[in-house]
Amino acid sequence: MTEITKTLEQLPPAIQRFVLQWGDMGSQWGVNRTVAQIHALLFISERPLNAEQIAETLGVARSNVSNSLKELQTWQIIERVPVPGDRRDHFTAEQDVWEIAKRIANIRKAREIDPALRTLETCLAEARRDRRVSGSQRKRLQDMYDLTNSMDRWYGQMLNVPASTLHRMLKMGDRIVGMLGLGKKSRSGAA
Amino acid sequence: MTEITKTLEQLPPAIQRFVLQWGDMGSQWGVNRTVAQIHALLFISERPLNAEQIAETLGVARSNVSNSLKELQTWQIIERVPVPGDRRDHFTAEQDVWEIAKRIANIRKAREIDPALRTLETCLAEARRDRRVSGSQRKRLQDMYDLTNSMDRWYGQMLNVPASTLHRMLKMGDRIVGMLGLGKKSRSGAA
DNA sequence: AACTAATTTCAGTTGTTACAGAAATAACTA
DNA sequence: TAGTTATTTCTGTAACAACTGAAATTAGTT
Repeated sequence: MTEITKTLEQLPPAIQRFVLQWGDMGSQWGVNRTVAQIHALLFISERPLNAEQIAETLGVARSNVSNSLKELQTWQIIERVPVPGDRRDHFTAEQDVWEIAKRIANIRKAREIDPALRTLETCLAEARRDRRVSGSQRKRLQDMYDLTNSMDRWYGQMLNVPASTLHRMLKMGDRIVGMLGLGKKSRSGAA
Repeated sequence: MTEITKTLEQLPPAIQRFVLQWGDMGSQWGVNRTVAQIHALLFISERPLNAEQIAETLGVARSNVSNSLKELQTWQIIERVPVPGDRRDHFTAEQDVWEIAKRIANIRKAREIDPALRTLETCLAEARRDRRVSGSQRKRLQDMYDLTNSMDRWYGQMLNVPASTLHRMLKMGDRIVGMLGLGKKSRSGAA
């Protein structure tokens, strides 16, 4: 079996740039750079890749790839696929970008928003029992809770919508805010 | 002048918890913990605080507070306010949570989404000129670009809507997706 | 069962970011 | 102006996360 393992520099510049920049993007977003790069590589790759190919292409340690793949699998945006006549695990990335976005958003909701909500609920409950907390402070806690709650529900809605609907919604883009804004007051340029 | 500087433990538990957890939240979100804590403290505080009060309350170094305040100011979610008869700088946080969310979202858009868009544009342009990039790869790059672009525009819309409208939109919460989903196909439980 | 290939776990290293404390600067007062 | 207080900048340290290479484990083959 002839291993045609490419190093990153041998790939077309467009692909190279995509992989590298995606990694950078990720790290700005709080996602580990290697993890993001591997995801980009699998996303753009024509065929499933095995761990060693990934390691060589990106120039990182095998073990690093192993851990990163595990993380990507928990996010459910990559998948193990069997390649006939090859014992090694091969991986592909989800190809539907709307699905990818949903899955990532799902995780962020669970990890960031939901716990914040629980905490704010606790704060509010404590605040109600505590005379030292002023009315205006309670109001501010409540406001913060309401905002977080709205976002949480909104997120949740998005995530359980089928990809086709989400797709359509995003395509509407600009018009969405207009549609919603017109209802009551505010003549502020929602034309 | 009697400095009534409280340490964090002396504050009501609800406030304590809020400040601490907000810091934690922030750090999960990619925001420096101290920065987030200071913001929470100023947000919930009844009156403007000066740097030293903040440092003592949170138990961090004066210099750390100085830098964090500077960062919060660039985000435009805190403000210097003069306190009559006191030379020291005092600070207050924006009280409108919708404003806070908008400003933060604005920054994230500028820092994370916009550059990604530029990069994807470059990738696409390069890909078109390069025969080694297959049709399906071009499509995937295009899909990713479209998604990012939609999000960018959507974000942009939100950010330039007045707080009152945003408030109303968020309050609609659940119904939003329903409104938009009904249009064409998909009978999937959008009841 | 013994051997080989693939993958995962682990321990130590490197690099990065947050931070404290000191030194420097700026703003005010007498 | 000198003296005082507030603030910022700078430098070294500590904490943390990412990463590598080696060792251990698991799966597959003969």
